Amino acid sequence: MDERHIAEVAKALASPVRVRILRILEEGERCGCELVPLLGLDPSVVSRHLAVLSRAGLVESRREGVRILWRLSSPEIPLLLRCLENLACEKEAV
Amino acid sequence: MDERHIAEVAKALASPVRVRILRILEEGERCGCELVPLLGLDPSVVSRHLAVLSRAGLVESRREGVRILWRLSSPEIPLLLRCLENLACEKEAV
DNA sequence: CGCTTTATTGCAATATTGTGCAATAAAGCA
DNA sequence: TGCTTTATTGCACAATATTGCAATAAAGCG
Repeated sequence: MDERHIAEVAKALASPVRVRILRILEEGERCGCELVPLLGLDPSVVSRHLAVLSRAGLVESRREGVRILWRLSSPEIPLLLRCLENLACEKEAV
Repeated sequence: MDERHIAEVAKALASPVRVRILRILEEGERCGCELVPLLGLDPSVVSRHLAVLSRAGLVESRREGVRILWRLSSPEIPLLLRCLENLACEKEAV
């Protein structure tokens, strides 16, 4: 498997904002307009972060009226987050 | 746990070169001068990538004479790589 | 010491990323 | 249709990352 594809996925996780988004979506579907106040960022910025996550295949969306609801695209994503958290923890411990 | 720390670790994985390095180190300890021809990059570049991985807590080193041997710093790292590979795969499949 | 090998750092050029404002689009409702 | 809400895109600016060359450092050997 190509390292570039793997790095693509990792790159999507390489931003505190996007990690935060994934963690919020672990709790369930959210629309962009709910994320905006939680993240304290301009709607355009949130939209772009979601686009990055979507291009990496980590989130999916569906429209509901004027809103677009976002969700994790795979049950493996929480696993990946736990993995990263563990390693970040080990590092902290040092 | 702070999203910044998690993103730090992910950022270290967000480069094809560094993913490649981790995969090579999965097979066992290697010194920088072994990695250079495998990666086809300038020694200075390899050194900097190793420094990034080290700062993220993903690799550790020990000196042996004039060489510095690098190894994965945790058995969880292969797990993390498999996780990322799976997600990269799922995305490819789409 | 001088020489070789390996690794790191200073520097500059280039590329990529993150951000916010403004403009635009897409859906629903009166 | 016009208005509101939500989302996206164009643009510019600032910050970061990646790379390679050159210089320097660190270790061992004759």
